[in-house]
Amino acid sequence: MEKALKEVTPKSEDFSKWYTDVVRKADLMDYAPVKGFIVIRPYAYRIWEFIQSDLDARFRATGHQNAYFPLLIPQSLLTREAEHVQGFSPEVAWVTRGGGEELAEPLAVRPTSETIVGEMYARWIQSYRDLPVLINQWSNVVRWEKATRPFLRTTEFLWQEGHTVHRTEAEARAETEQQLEAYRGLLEETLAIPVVAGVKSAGERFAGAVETYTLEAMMGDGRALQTATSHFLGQNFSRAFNIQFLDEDGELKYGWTTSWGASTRLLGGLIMVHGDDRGLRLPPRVAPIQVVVVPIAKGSDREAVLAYCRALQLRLGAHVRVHLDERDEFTPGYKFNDWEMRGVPLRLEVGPRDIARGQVVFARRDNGEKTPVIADDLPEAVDATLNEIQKALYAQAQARMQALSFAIQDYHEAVARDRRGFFWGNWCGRQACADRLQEETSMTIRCLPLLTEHDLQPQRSGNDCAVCHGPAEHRAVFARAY
RNA sequence: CGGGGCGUGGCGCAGCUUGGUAGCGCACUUGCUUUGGGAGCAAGGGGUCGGGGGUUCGAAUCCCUCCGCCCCGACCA
Repeated sequence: MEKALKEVTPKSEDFSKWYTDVVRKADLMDYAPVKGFIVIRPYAYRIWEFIQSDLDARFRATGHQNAYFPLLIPQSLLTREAEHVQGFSPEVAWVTRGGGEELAEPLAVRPTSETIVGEMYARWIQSYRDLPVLINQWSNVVRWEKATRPFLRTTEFLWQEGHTVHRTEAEARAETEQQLEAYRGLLEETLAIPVVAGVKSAGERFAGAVETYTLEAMMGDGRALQTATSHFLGQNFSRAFNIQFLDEDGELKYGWTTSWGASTRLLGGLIMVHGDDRGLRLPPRVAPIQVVVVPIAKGSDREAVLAYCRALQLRLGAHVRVHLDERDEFTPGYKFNDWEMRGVPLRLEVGPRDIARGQVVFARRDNGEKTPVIADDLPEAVDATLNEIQKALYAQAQARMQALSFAIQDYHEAVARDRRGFFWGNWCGRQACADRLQEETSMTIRCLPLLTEHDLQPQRSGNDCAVCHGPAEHRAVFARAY
């Protein structure tokens, strides 16, 4: 552990510094020449690919298809939905020159694609028989942010954005909720990140949406991260873009639309939820390398140990993503630290003593435990251990969220706890109270939680607003957010 | 965009107060010896001192200006 301190600022000392140390030391990203932009390096991009394939499978299972819409959006299109423009205009990047000439109409680099998608959907939809339209796209978007942080908020980021049109309000609302559950599946099952699902308050809602659903996750320092959102757009966009269809009853009607997205911000969340002072800790399901084999091969034993390890690699390769570290220029100790920094869930140590005893040593990244395992039991033992690690990481994250979730009567109780955590309180529903909370504490209303039986439900008594103590309409989660 | 901090080989830093042409650790290259928690010895390579301008015989060092990164706030996935 002392050695790890050389490389990475301890989480407890300075969480932000720890985060930037880890993303750099684990070769996840590098800063690009233009402010606010980063390069996503291969190791991090691989994790993103696992997230993509997980979501893609979930989307396909519910009838969605992928497509691709253009990067540039004419100004006239972007400005068609009033609330939407207002919300996004401060952060839109514009292209004003092309082919060496000033353009007749400025083109926006998409900050999101509702407008251009809406324009196209209006052309494609004539009849109720054309509905629903269930399309997703994987793309990059640009939002000119004032303060950026690697993965969490960059000027350009990668994401998926789903855009659907439905015949009825009920169907569109169901779609919105269904997609939120798809994200919950990704977060909890695959990324091992527990979340609080909820509805955004009016002030935090997506520009142009009727209702925004969100999944809020708790980071290692108790702050919240919005990991995915799903929007019920009502008929706001269909009216603005004239998405109409002739219904069975012969009447021309506006469609009901939704949109939903998750971005490379998830990589930041993954790091901040699971990482520790030794570096990254990756859940096996998204680990580019699930098992690393480190040979301990000295002198005359070298070739024999390496041959044994290569056979081991072949044997395990059919089950898991395994890497054999054959580098001769580093000692085993160096390799241990190196792979721990990169978050590889399980390390197998193999030396002459192990071979003689017919065993290999398992070293788990989640808890640091080392255990000898009989070589004959290997593929099964590896599978079982990876499953345990996946569960253990979730359990640890959930335990922290539980430990840092508090029921409060008054928002000063959150201040007394240094605003660290999720504070469950009542809210009168007035924006004035949300504003006052933010001004005084920099906490925001993360969501109005939707509770299911397996969610956290900190108990509280009374039913007055935690800010003004007037009659409360909602239960809300207050927290500082990234 | 406001407040604060920092920019010196790839990384982390010293040198700046009191100007004299750049140094340390790690990393890198080569060789030999090594290898169960960041190996040792030896010989090497690598720097427009963030950019521009100014003061000066002379600037990493003093002055002006711009840029970038980090932190804390305001705005957002």
